[in-house]
Amino acid sequence: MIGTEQGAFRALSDPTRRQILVHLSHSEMTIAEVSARFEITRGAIKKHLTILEEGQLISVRSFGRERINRLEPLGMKQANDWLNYFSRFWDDKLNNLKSAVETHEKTRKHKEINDD
Amino acid sequence: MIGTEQGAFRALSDPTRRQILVHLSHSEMTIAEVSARFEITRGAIKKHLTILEEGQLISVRSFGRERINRLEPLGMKQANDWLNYFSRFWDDKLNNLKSAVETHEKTRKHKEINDD
DNA sequence: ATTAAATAACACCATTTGGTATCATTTATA
DNA sequence: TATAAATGATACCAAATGGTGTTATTTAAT
Repeated sequence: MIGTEQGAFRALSDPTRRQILVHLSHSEMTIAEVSARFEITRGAIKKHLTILEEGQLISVRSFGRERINRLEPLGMKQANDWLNYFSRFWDDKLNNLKSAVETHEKTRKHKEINDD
Repeated sequence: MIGTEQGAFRALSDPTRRQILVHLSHSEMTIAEVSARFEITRGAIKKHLTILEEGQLISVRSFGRERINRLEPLGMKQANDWLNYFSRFWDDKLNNLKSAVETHEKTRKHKEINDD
């Protein structure tokens, strides 16, 4: 579980940034086009886009004086892969989770907790 | 895309909290057991556990003077579901993403960008 | 009944975060 | 060329964050 997902999770933690990603899932946009969709200043949007780029959730390319922001799969995938490690906890909940609980009960009763 | 995932993503943004989740995926633990696995103080761990609980990534139950922390599927699933909306951007990358880019190129050329 | 263990609840601190406003730079366009 | 547009960069601010240390409370054990 040594991961490179920190940048992605950090970027995903802000609701404005997640909204930006949804907008960019419809079409790539310049900074001005993104900030037209929000009430906050362009400066704030630019900071959000920088953080999204650092998390490799978007990529940016220059086109004249414009910077075109586009969804980048890598960061998305890193975050998704990390979460998928836990998928057994919500898939087949009644089966896997229940048996896990029973195992823990027994473990606790016998005071043999030792995993890291 | 109106979501309740904010608490989960907020909780997931800190690497210590993500590590705690990995530990809890092996076995449920008391606060003392969790903090034994980290260098920081128990007080700091308690704060992290509170944030994880708020994000519904763990649940806490009392057992005598102990508080037993257990992985909670709901928050996990909320974050996963949100990310899955974007899965087409990393699944079949060469096909879907490429055609999306081409669509956007045309849109840009014609200056008809209008989605929100 | 005392004492120790597990946790809760604070107050406090330094740093980060999300935002603003302002000014500079680069690139199109009249 | 002069001007407008798009962005970059910086300084600044209030609030949130991640951490500490200390004290109080509840529960278990001698």
